Amino acid sequence: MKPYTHFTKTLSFSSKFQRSIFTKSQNDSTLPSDIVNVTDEFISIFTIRPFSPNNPELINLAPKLTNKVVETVLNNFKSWRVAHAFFIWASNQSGYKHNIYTYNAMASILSRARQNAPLKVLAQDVVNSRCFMSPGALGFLIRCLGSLGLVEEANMLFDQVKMMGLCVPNSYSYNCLLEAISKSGSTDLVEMRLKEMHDHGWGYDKYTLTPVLQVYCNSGEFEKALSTFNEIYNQGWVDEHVFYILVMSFTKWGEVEKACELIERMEDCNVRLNEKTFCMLIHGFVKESRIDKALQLFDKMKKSGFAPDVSIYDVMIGGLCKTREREKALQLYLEMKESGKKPDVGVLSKLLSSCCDEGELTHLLKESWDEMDAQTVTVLCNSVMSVLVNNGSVDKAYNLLQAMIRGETIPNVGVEMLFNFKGKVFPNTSSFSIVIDNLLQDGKLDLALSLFRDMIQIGCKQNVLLYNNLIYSLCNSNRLEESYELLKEMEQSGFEPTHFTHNSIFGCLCMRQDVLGALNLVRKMRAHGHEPWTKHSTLLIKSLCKNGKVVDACKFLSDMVQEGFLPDTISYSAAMNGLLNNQEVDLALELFHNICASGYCPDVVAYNIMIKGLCKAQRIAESEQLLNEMIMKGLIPSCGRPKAALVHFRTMKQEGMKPDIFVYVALLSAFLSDLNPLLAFEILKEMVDEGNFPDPVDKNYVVVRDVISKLSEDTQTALHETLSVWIDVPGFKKHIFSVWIDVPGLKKHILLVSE
DNA sequence: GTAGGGTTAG
Repeated sequence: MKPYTHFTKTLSFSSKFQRSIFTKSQNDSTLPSDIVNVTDEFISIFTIRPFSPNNPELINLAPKLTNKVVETVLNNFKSWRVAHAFFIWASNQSGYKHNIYTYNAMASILSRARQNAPLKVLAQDVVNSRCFMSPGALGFLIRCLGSLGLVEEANMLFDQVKMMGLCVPNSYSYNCLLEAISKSGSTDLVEMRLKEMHDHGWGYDKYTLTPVLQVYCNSGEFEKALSTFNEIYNQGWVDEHVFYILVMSFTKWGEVEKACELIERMEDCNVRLNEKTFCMLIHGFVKESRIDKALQLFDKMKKSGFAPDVSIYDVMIGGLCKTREREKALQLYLEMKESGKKPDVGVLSKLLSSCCDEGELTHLLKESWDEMDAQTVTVLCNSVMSVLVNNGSVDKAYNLLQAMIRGETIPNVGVEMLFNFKGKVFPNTSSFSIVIDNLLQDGKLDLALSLFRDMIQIGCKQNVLLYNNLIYSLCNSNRLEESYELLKEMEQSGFEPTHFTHNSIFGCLCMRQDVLGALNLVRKMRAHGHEPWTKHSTLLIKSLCKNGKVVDACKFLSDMVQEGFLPDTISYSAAMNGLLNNQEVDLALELFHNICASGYCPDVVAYNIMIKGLCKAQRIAESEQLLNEMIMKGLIPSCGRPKAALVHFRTMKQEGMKPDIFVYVALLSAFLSDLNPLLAFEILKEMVDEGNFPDPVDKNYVVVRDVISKLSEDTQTALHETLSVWIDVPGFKKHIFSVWIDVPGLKKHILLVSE
């Protein structure tokens, strides 16, 4: 293949695309010897520095410039800068004019070097110099532009050369253009060019429809993507790349089932999955917690002759550790080692973090002890501390950290071998975070604070999260002054407080009913663009009202409006309720009407509050009027219809949404008070199965705990044990609850165990 | 890596 003709050859697209435009020309052994001499001289002059246009040798050589010489010389430079300098120099020589092959040679070099600016200029030069080109050469240049994302330039070039009669684009040129546009995600433009192509009488082929599929996938136009795929499929044009595009999109959209169906279809038409597709799918499935599917694919991948690399092992092992399938994770770990792949620190720390006991920890550490550097040991120490902390041994983790700080050995942790490592193991920020965060959760605030001070001592970098967590805990302990000090220190150290930092303090001020302090902070928050959380404002209003300070509560609400933070219906409801409880019925009504006039739509709860208050004040007529108003507005008296809620809940899950703990707890309590323990149990089981369980500090924890004990006492859910399912709920440390349930056809026994 | 707030019995 001659270097100056290879552009006209039809290039194959898709996976071969990168290779084909970036492949360097063949060597010049096929060129006549005089040309070889000239090119060699140019190359040596331009690579010898400093380059000077006045170089007499160069001036002598200039008349020998031809397009063939320039193209060959360009493809022999190692640096795009030198190539560009030569290209520009050549452009300025009298008697010489670039042709499309020299332009394209330069374009290819610039595109490979990702040099957008000079490539843009080059594309414009091609047009300005009225350079003729074949449809293939146009396609080549378009693809260079497309690979740098210069879609607008590609479109402009295409139209200009067509209009000026420099080229009559054919279907290949159109395919190149479609490929370039598809990267931008502009479906409109793709559809427009497709129509244009059709109007010119050009037919479609695989390389036309592949970018069309790509653009629909990129822009999430599911239906259109599918119909394009079907067209490709029906024409028998499906290849690995087409499947790759669609499978990747399904995976990205979380449609793992559809991706699986597609794989089966793919196998039916004898198209193999390529390595890239395998890797991507495995990542996608693990991300969606579909370890079963990921494992299947992993096996298939190996059977297809692809050797998984460390990153695939890493993601598989990580996924298995997450779903607590330690046996399988360890199996893969061994397989990995046997196949000669060295488990890296990522794999090791995932395995370590999922260890259940310290014996296992030590075993794993011993196995992988050789050739570890200091940083690796620190990361592993951190994993060990995570295990200790998750097992409830914060004290041991604390001791380990202290030993790291002092460079000592501590025999009682069971991981003393860590300290037989070549000397000191330095703790990093994450070492401190693991221990400090857990001390805070355990209420050991002062110990956490002293560790935080140690961090400064040994010069370990602090971070926003640590500051936030400490400030949050101080605020929760009503240690407001210290939290202000920490905030000051945080700002002085160059850390920008987040809305969480400010809201922690705002919460504390609200808890203290410090209205002035709260308003002052709100002003500061406004300057930072931080929104105060309504739960705090509402709490303040409630407590003020409870103490008879209804006027202050209303003043606070209007001050918040002044500061630009409009309270929501919930805060207003709290205030109305407070006014009513303090016999300020008229003020409550006034507030109610005011907020309606300001465009708020009071909800059922707000109406309930007012209706109840008016009834209590013997103002029955007004109360009935409000009730009618409420029904007129279509508001149904309250959300005791858990079965209707369950329908929404099911839809929600089908749509792929993950209900959070509040939704579960709402359903649980509703079914229980609706005397439907069977459904309550079903929801409980689902909740636990999905790893959703409230933290002991969460107020939902108490609700769930009560639900469980009620279920265990209920006669409908009495003991009929045929099948035992053990669910170990993390955080369920101090209580033992047993639940037995007899669901027709599904007999289960759940035992929530303590540690 | 931070929403979860307001009513309702006795």
